[in-house]
Amino acid sequence: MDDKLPGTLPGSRRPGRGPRQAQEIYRATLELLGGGGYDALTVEAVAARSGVNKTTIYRWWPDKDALLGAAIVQSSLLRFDVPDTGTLRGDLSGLVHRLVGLMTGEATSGVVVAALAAVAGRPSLAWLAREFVTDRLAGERAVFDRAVERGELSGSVDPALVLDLLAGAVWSRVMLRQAPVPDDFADEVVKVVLEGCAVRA
Amino acid sequence: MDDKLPGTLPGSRRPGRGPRQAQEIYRATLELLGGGGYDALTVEAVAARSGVNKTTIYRWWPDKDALLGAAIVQSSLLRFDVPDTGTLRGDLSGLVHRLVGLMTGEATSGVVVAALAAVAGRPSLAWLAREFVTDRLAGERAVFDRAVERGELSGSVDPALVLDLLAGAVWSRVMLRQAPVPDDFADEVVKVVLEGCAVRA
Amino acid sequence: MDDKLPGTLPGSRRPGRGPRQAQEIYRATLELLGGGGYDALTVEAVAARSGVNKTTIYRWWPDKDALLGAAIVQSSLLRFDVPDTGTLRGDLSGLVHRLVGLMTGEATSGVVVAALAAVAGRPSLAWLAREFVTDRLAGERAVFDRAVERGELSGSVDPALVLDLLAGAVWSRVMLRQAPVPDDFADEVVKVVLEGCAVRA
Amino acid sequence: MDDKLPGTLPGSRRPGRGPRQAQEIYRATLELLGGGGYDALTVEAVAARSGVNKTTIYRWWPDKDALLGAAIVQSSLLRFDVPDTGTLRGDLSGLVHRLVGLMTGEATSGVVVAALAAVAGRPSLAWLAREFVTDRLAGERAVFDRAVERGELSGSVDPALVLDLLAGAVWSRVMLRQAPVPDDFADEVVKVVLEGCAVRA
DNA sequence: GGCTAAACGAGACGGTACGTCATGTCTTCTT
DNA sequence: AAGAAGACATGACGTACCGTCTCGTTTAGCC
Repeated sequence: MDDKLPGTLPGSRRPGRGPRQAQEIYRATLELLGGGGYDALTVEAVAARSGVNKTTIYRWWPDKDALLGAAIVQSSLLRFDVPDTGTLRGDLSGLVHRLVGLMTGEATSGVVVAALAAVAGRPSLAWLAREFVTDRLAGERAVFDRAVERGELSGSVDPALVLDLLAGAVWSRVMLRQAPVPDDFADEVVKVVLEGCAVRA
Repeated sequence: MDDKLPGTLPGSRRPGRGPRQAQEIYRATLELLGGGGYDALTVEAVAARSGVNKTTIYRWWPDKDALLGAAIVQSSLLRFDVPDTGTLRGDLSGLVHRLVGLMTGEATSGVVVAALAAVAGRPSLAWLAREFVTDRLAGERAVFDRAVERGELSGSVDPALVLDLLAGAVWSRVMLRQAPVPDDFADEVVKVVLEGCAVRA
Repeated sequence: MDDKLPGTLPGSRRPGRGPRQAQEIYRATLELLGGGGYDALTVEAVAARSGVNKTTIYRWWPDKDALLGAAIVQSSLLRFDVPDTGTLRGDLSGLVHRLVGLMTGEATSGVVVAALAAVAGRPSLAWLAREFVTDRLAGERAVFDRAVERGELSGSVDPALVLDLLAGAVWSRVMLRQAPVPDDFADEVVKVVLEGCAVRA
Repeated sequence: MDDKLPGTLPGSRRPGRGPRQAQEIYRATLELLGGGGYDALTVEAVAARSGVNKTTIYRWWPDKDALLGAAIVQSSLLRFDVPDTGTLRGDLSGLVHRLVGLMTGEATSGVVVAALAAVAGRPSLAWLAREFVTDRLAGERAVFDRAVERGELSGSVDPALVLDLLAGAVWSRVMLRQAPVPDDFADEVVKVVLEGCAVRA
């Protein structure tokens, strides 16, 4: 997915927007975000760590939030495939598992948690949240369509509601309550939601 | 609940900790937080707006986050009664309604959303989230106990899981996706979760 | 005097040194200098105003001062003919008049004052001052020679001293003290100096 | 003359305006100005050299020129006594000598020349030039009054004109032409000007 | 009613980061 | 191959807050 980013292609030259060292800058940005949260993410530190001058960063992104947004979008951290396990329960369980993994995994939790927090509180980053979740929703819709075809689910169930419940539960547990997440958390959550939906049908 | 706070009691004098103008400071803190988010919350602005010297603030709270934490704790914004409608569904629906109201109401959304975002991303405020939700959980436990007594719910259901699902769904809808919240959102969400739980019983 | 400058000759191509748009660049340089003093004279503004790329400027002049020096040298602003009125007093009075005119005239004062100030303080432009005044001195020497021939002046008088007195008086009045220059200033100054010299003879 | 400056009085506390380390700051300012001219005078360098934080400087002076102005005013460099030798010629000769000394002396020329150049070109410092010369003029007026009393000078001679001639000649020689100043320069200049004035009487 | 100690106002200070601007160099891309 | 375009490192600008510190000055509670 990074194929078109500046500085990555040996043959082509700067096909997109961004400084030559864009990759270094993104990396530094996410490292700092992960390391100390939004407050530790300073443009000067990004510049120092990425070996680029501060003005170069300001040349390409109007402010810190724009840089953060670009770094998150470009990163593959917040993107993941839609699973297709053959059952809705399996698909959703996989989704929840991945969410939990992102938010608690050693390598990812720093960035992901900080990014979510930053995005939630900052109007200038709100588009990011919307975009990411809209993406997710679109991708996940296929899962629900398949489930309806299979007869696992009534067509009247709103996929958005289901995803709000599942993703929100992970957020509440991990970020809000900072409680441990048991191994069967994903299965439990999915079971409750799906059976709640099924009964309605 | 404010009975012990400085400056509020007519008869007694400063029985607790805090500056004389604590109320003014808290008010200013939350106004600024609500007005422009965490970034607009500066100690200097709090001092100016509350008519207190900056030094006084630092005398009582070690840093900005401590002040914010105290302001949130002291405020009644994030506290609400546990409803007792006679049915679990009614109780939980009321809870979700209040959450939605807090996060979308004109007077409260600014502060509440900003506070949640700030708390989520800042380790120095993490205790706040834990404490508040723990409080909630404790209060809400009575609701679940009554429901089990009434036979509405199996005793094996984990109240924390239910609350994660409900609160998380509101958060996802309002803060993450920033999508509109339909009038029947609370009922829908509670229905799915409760029926999902009931089936298990 | 501009005949040999690049970009001015229709037939020939770049007969001298300098970019094709040299005239535009010089014009922009002096406009900016006159408009806002040395501080407002930036290479970027010159480039923008003259429609040339910054790089082009740096290709031809090593730095800002070199550009300024070239612009001043090329300009006819600081060059003026040696008057020949038939009397030394008339010649010198004409000279002082012109100096005053340059330093106070609406069209010229901006550039001239800024140029003099810049030159005075900057070693990299010192050659300019020396050159211009040396030029003047050489040109003016004829005036003094004629005066000696006419018996108006003792041969022992140092023309340089006379010019220091006259030019310096204008500078002190206009640039240093920023005092108004009365109409008879030139005559007064010349009278004092010449009579002071005559007495010595 | 520094008695009232901040940080200098042992007993009293901050009687005037200015930071505690004002003296250090002024010193650093003039050192930098003398060392590398106006361009080398940066607020950051002043801060570093004076051991003060940059913000402290900006707290007290709105910009670089204000600092420079204050440093020059405070310094005793540009102040000197009015001589009283008993004769006008002696007094003026002493004045010219001191001017030459200031502009060429090893310890002072850097600062004085740079200050004069900076002042001449910068409207924001123009008041300085006016003030200093006005001061001088006022002080020197006594010299002229005495000379008129002694019958050395006609009362109709304008002291300002005389000082313009004398000071201007020094400036022209030293700063503009950067020519060597012979030992008898002061005497020569004064002789010409005074005899030129005397003749008129 | 005066004394003492806590609390406060006032504000200078060192420090970090902000976002901007200009310098002069260097690397591309174009022609 | 030359020259225009413009990205770049560098460094200073002037601003905003941070959190610390030192002083005097209230203010309250107790003799």
